[in-house]
This record gives sequence, structure tokens and C-alpha cells, in this order.
Amino acid sequence: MKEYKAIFKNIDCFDLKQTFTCGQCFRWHENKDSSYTGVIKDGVLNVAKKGKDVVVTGLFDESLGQQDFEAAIKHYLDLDRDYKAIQKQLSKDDKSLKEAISYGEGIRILNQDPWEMLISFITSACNNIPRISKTIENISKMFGKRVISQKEPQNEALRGEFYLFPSPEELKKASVEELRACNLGFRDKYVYEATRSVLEGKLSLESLLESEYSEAKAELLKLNGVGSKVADCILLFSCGKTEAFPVDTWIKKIMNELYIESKDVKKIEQFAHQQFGKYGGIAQQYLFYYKRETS
DNA sequence: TGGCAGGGTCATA
DNA sequence: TATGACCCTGCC
Repeated sequence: MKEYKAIFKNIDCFDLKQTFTCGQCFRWHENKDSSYTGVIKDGVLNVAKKGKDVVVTGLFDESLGQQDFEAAIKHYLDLDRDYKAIQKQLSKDDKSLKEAISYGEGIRILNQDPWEMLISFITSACNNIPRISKTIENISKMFGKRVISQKEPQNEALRGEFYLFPSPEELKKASVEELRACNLGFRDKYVYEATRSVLEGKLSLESLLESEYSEAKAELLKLNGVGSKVADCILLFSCGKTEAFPVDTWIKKIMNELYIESKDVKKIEQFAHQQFGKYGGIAQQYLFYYKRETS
């Protein structure tokens, strides 16, 4: 592994705390200097802000090259999207959403790895966030590759022990009992089955990226342990489906308060698609963050 | 210290 | 359409 560095100048609508703690990711933590470090698909990243500039260092394979590193980071942090314009569009004629947006205007939706999101959000069912993070860390330690750099990284935040999330091939080696030992609880068999579905081609992660939202969601719903909410999280956080609107307990509460009185998740989803359209998922993140932080 | 809820899903009635 | 079971922390 080699240390890379890139600086992205004058970035609007990007707050590290909001982005990394709004619930879309589980492997990021804050450092003493307020930068954030996290393990992503093929390496480790450290992200810091200097004014409006975003400074990113990372440990990735030597063969990656500087250009590809920069392109990968841009995509991962969703830096090419015009969030100002989306916020403007969502705020129009919607006072409640406008307030939520002003509270979390620095949230960006990360483009994470679909495979990792699949397993992570299966793990999230009826679970709490500290435990979800721990379980994913356990799985990575047990079955993923250790990140080893030739030289000690210059950036202190990249020193230490990191493990990549295991590939489907690597996770296939895990028995149900070993998965249970990672603290998955009753979700062990879901993870076991999902791994095999991916390896056997019953679920194609590549085609999730290409297909339309409803088609991709229908594919995910075929898996045991993947319901509507989990499917929407995977599609929003790793497949670029900004219309996906995950309805969890928090969103249920705030939607009932602000927009529509209903216990029926399907009704809330339908309402959200009508109300927020193509950027429902981004609206969902503002509402979720606002509700969770102010409750 | 004990008891319960926690970013859901699935099976059953 | 509603209810309970499912693991097992973390937190009050």
C-alpha cells in the first residue's frame, strides 16, 4: 500500500461530522484534529477540511495511480453533485424540509461499496449503531485483508491496524457459527445466504448499479433478511439511487409529524416519492439527521 | 443491577 | 393488518 494525497478546492455543502455521522456509514471515526478516518472498499482514507478545501490522504495499492485515486475519492464523497441546487429545489414551498436542510446542509451521500452495504444493512436490523459498527469490524478482522503499508504513513491518522471489508469470496469461508461469533446474532444466516446468492450470481451487484430503482429494489427484496428499508439503504448509499427513501422508526415519526399520519410504511414511501421525487433519499437524510439530533 | 429497546424482517393468524 | 420471535449489547 502506498500513501496518496489530494486536495479538492472550494467545496460547498460538505461537513465531515454531518456526512460521517448521519447514519449512512459504519466505519468512520473522528480524530483529535477533527479529521475523519475510515476504511473503504480497497483502502484507508483520512479526510480533513481546511476552510472550504477538502484534504484527503489514503493508503491504496501502488498500482492505482494518482489520477485514479482522485477520481475514486471524488466519486466516493459525491463531490461532483450540486447539492446547493438540490437543496434549493427541495426547500421550495416546504418550510419543514427547509429547516431540516439548514440544520444538516453539509451532508453528502457517500457512494459506498454495494456488497459492503448489503451486509452492513442486513446487520442493522433491530440493532443499535455501536453494535453494528463492532460487528462489521469483527467481520473485517476475521475475514478481510490487513492493510499493510511499505513505509510508515506520514499522516498519523493512517497509522495503526486496519482491515478491509472481506470480498464475497473471502466471506464465503465463514460458517454460520463463525458469523454468529462475529456478533451477528440471528442475522448470521441472512449474511451466510446473501454471500452465496452473490457468488452464485442470483444477485448481481453490478446490475443494481445499472438498473432502474424499482427493478433494483425488487432484486434485493428477493434476499432473506432484506426488506424495504434495508433495500432502500443499499440503493441510496451505494447504487446512486437518490430516489430511494428508507423508512425507519425515526423517519416514520417525523413523517407523521410533518406530512402524513399513517402507520403504513408503504403509504409513507409512496407519499415521499410523490413529494420529493428524484431526490427523496437526500431529503430523507436531512430529515433523519434533523430528527435524530434534535430529539 | 435489571430490564428493555434498538436504523427490521419474516412467519403466522 | 397485527403480533411475536429472533440475538445480544448498550444504556437508562
